Amino acid sequence: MAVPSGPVTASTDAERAMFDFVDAYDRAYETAATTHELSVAQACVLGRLTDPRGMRELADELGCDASNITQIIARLESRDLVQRHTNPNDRRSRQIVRTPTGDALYADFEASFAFARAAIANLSTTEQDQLAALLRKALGAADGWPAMGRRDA
Amino acid sequence: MAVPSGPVTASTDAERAMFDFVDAYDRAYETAATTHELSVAQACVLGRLTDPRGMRELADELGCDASNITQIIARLESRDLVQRHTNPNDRRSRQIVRTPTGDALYADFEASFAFARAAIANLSTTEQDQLAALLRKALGAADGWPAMGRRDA
DNA sequence: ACATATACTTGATTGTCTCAAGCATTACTC
DNA sequence: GAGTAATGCTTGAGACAATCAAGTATATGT
Repeated sequence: MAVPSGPVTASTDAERAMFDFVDAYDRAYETAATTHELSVAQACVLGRLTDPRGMRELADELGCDASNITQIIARLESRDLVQRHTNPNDRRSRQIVRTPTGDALYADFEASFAFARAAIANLSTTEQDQLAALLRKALGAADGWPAMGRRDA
Repeated sequence: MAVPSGPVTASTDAERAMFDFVDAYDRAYETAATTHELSVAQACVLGRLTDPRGMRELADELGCDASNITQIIARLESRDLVQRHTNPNDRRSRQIVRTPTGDALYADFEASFAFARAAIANLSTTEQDQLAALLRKALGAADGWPAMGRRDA
């Protein structure tokens, strides 16, 4: 299962299309991660480290407990994909930095995660704009529903 | 984290919109599940049991090992959301059936998973059709990429 | 009947995630 | 400035998800 799936009984065609799309996206993401011997969670964290970040920051962005991040970073660190430096400004906190190895692995990962690019490639530029606009409009409608807003914006 | 997130560095606006949408969808799904004291995996399985199904069938649809399903069904069964009957036609296999309790809980779950409905509600019917068409067109483009097709179609 | 395949279970192991407690450091307050 | 919070992170324990290897029971095929 690995990847969350939406309701099987979709009332409208648009709902069905949304579910299919999300499902395909999630599966593709997981496949790309697994291919690089990363779990989804690890790929997720690694992807956010384009610049150094604290543990707290990561936990907030991903909406999970800090101790969860501790574990994930520990595993990434043991593979030398990431390093933990004490923040000189606040010695309680660590700055997590992606190593060159980590940079390279993540670049590979992103390159292999062709889903979004492939999806876009089959749309004209006009259609791409339309899709983006429709998705945003649909999303905007949802504001106010529980856990709907991006916690990592 | 709980919910997979896409790449943070999206090259195009449309990619960004896709990611935001998928992310919001996944988070909403997880929230709805948690609200009903279901894990994402459990909600996922429960949702497929509109009619009886075998374990193997579920495992194939969800793309995971059969032993994984065994565990998940066991947990659902212990809460009386599901029952396992031996299939009279093939006594190796079990038919998993949702109990009335399971039906009720899943109905509640779906009602609380307002994301797709809310998203749609903010689009005109024309826009809904456009969105569905664009999503399908984008998806079609992706066929042939690894793990891109729905394994549970 | 015998061998093979299928459906599921069990046990072991890894990873995710949460909670409760704890340590170190920083910020607040008197 | 000393004492008390609050913050950032870690540790330990426990639940669940997921996979693999091995085992049992039933079906299928020769």
